[in-house]
Amino acid sequence: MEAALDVLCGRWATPVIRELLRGDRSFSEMRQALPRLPDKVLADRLAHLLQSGVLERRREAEWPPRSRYALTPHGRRLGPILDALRDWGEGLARER
Amino acid sequence: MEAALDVLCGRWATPVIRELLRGDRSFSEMRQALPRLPDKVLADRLAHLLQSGVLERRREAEWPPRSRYALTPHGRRLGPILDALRDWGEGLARER
DNA sequence: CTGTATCCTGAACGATACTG
DNA sequence: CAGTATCGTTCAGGATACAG
Repeated sequence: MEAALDVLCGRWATPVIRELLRGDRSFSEMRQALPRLPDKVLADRLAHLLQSGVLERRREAEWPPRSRYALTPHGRRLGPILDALRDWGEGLARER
Repeated sequence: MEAALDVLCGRWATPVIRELLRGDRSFSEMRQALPRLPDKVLADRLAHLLQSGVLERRREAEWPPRSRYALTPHGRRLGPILDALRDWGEGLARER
């Protein structure tokens, strides 16, 4: 439980994960998808999720350098859980 | 989604909710169940969950005064979601 | 018994500038 | 392109004491 909350509770964690659920992304593609998210915070969040085993990075040996971020199998299993949380939250908001 | 994370991401939110999933509790019963949780933080957390519509308080007109905390129907619907989060987190921990 | 009143601290968040 | 360096602010979490 701690581990799960540690992954999900960062300010930008779920937007980042939801974006990657749609497919692999490079750093700048993430930037474009989440324009309000500052570089440093994006880097922090990616590093944290990398270390948590939710996603992985592939550095490509080209110029200019590129990285690709992708969810691990475990990360992908968050999809249905995030959906359930979204639905639950909407129900909560509707009821009040 | 915001609403759901706002409920779950407080430091002691899930222990409190899990305890109430087992049944109604008074303030001091919560204290006994979660001895490491300081009074003020418990009060803060209960107030926050009350305001979020996850649980409700019934003050009883006796002496000494008693309060009973219980999950709302919506709060109870968190049960399966918390289970899913726990399972996911355990899978994550096991894999590393 | 059920909480409030104070006060403190660490860490997350974010803005800005800079580098390999 | 893909980040790091630095710095300032804010605020939840927590310790302690007290009150209705």
